[in-house]
Amino acid sequence: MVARRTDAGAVPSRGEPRARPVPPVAPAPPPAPAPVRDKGGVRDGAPTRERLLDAASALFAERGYERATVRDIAARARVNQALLFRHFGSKRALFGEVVSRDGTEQLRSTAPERLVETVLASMLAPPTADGGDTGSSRSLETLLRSVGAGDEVSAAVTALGDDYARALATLSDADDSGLRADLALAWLVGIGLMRVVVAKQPLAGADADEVGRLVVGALGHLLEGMAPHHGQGPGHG
Amino acid sequence: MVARRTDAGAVPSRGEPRARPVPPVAPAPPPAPAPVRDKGGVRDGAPTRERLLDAASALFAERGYERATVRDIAARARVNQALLFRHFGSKRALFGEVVSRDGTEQLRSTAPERLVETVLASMLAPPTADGGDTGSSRSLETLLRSVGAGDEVSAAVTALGDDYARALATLSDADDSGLRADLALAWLVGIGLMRVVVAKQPLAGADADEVGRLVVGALGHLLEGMAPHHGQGPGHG
DNA sequence: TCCCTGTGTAAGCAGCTGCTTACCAACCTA
DNA sequence: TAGGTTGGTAAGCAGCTGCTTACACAGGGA
Repeated sequence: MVARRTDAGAVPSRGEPRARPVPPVAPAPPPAPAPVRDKGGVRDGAPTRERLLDAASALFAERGYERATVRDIAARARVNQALLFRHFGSKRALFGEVVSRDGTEQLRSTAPERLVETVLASMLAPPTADGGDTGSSRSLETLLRSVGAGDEVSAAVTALGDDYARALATLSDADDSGLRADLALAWLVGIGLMRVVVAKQPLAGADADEVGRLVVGALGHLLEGMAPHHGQGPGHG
Repeated sequence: MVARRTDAGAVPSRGEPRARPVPPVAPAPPPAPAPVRDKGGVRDGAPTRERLLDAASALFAERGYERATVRDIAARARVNQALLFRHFGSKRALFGEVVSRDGTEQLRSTAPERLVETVLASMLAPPTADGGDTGSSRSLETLLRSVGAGDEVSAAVTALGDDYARALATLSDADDSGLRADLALAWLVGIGLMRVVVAKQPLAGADADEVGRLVVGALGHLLEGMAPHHGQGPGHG
């Protein structure tokens, strides 16, 4: 913990750039810190990088981009925060890697005609209370909590949204299938927002199956290629 | 070599303030403090309070709660920032007053059966490029950009959402009319988010009438009491 | 004249933010 | 043994944040 501005007696003036004291020599007492990493393991930074990605994924989903600080991410990963910048360069770059890693996972593993109910199910699922997380289901939550965080973040949101909308657009033969897909995606995003972020009742406490039935039913007229709702049971082969 | 951030770009900015804030007004008031209060009028702090509310309303809508700083709000109102705290106590209290002031205006002036298309129309309307704004459509934008800003802000979002959902719930006789209203509201919010905040294409550039037709058509199965879409023309009696 | 009250102002506090720097320790090769 | 590369660490820096404080000034009543 740093304790700067303790009581040095010299109060820096507000509008003037500080003269940058720059200590001539750094004593640097070697306290011999205990290396907490794997004993006997080979030298490898990959696990550290992986843990940073996992911690960032969880924290971005929980708090959004701005409220997830690099200090908290590093602490969650049990990694020195300077390593975060060595591995990823900046917080924004880390965010980009997280989004591109988790974001397309759900998309790649789900057929378009089941995308709506799959996304709904993962968003409506209980948040698993523990730190343990599925990872893929939280990509949308990450984006939800990060809206309005800045242009660069909005770009990542837009990119992922484009991927989802493209998949949904294949479900309609209409001339304006792109717009219809955007509207379907907007509904998913709105439901996630009201449920996860705002926790609006009765939506937040509603049964996931019932929500899925209502949404898929109403969307059936927008995206005629969508499969009917199947609840939690296995799909037909 | 790991990404060591050796790029000698012209961006020495530390921290991550904003994407180039660009002070909206004069960064340093000239030696002429210019007492802007009423010339010849009696001593009164009400106009100052009013200007603070207006500036806060505009900035909260443009940037959301967290990115709208008290310094920027005070500067926009051409008021010393200490007066902001004298009048409202805290930034959060100011946010609450702004939301309650122009939050329910649209709700009170619209019949429930036309609420969906009215909200859609105001959200899909061109943002008027200038600083000038209609006010009613701004409250939703404020809330959209402020999601994930904190529990206190979420409470304000929830309160306003409850009002809208209650109005929408009167449109259905179903047993789960509350849930159906929440889903309809979620769609409106999602569309606003994708259009105003994310600017997702083709939704952001779509014709308001076409969007209204698609949404009202699909929602007709959720809220059977909703009036059919009428475009920009006047409603039936 | 004096005090009291209320408006407006400049300066600053304490704490946070993303990011950098200087160093140490472990491994690999020569 | 010497040198280089790389993973890991502590201690900052500069700038921002919401908010506070001390003070100047203008009225109104006594």
